[in-house]
Amino acid sequence: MVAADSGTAVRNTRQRSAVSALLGEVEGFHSAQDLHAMLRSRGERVGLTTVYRTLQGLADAGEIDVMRPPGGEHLYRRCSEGHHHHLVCRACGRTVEVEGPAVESWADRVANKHGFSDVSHTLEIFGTCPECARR
Amino acid sequence: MVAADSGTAVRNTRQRSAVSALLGEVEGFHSAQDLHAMLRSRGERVGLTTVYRTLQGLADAGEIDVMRPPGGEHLYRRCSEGHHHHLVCRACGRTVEVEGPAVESWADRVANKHGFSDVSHTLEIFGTCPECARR
DNA sequence: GCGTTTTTGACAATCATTCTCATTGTCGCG
DNA sequence: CGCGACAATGAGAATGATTGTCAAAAACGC
Repeated sequence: MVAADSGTAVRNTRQRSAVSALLGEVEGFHSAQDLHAMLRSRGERVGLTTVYRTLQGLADAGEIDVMRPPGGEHLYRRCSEGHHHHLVCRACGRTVEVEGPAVESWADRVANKHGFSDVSHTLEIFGTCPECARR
Repeated sequence: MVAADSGTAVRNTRQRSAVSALLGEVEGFHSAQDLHAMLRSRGERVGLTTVYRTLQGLADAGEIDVMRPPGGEHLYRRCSEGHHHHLVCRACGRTVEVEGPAVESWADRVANKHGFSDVSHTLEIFGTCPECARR
């Protein structure tokens, strides 16, 4: 687990490229099954298992973001350069991206104060959007 | 959903009391199955289904916190008066509770700016604790 | 007490994710 | 250029937490 990946050669395969490319084209978050369906509908022949594995690998490598909404499915998205969070409507699912530089540094500061290294964090804000609140 | 619960009488049962009492005694987060096992080992006769239902009800009522770690199991804890977040070690799972008043107000402010109401949020910080980093 | 209504709980069902393992595709090296 | 080692693939089974089902039991109002 902590082993420095000396010989861990990551091979370049058609499937891996397909997943990676797809993530580069789509907007927002999508579930693994979602992405798998998209690949199939565009003619790519990729197994669901492989999609899961590839996404896991990309997530471990820090190349994509993972969000775990209460709904149950994990959602993946290409990691944008700017780290930001989400404001999600509880009723309609509408998502607004928000940034909080202060939060970033606060999280790092707190983690370091406790001696933690290699820090990351997840932050989701839930609420009812204006449209849904009106009803 | 908005219906005034005119006749919705919540009944007081042995099982509900048991779960509630247990949550009042234990420290930290525990999974539903965990809590169920504790109840059984102390002689309480409660079904797993009922534990799940009760926890859901308590969570809906805002009386307990729910955390969804990457591991998969939902963890429940009696809601403390002060809202705070968690710093979790990726390797050993050690958890440190942290507070961030600034984050709370920032989240509310951002949500309100977008017209969202009834706001809540979740924030988890992940990292490697000093012990695990040493190895 | 009595009837009504909620609650319970054993078990089946669901469903995303992970595991298994034989097969296939890559890539380094001679 | 061809070989061999070994990672990667993928179909299906397995896992495992959570939710649904529904008949029987328990609570509560009167």
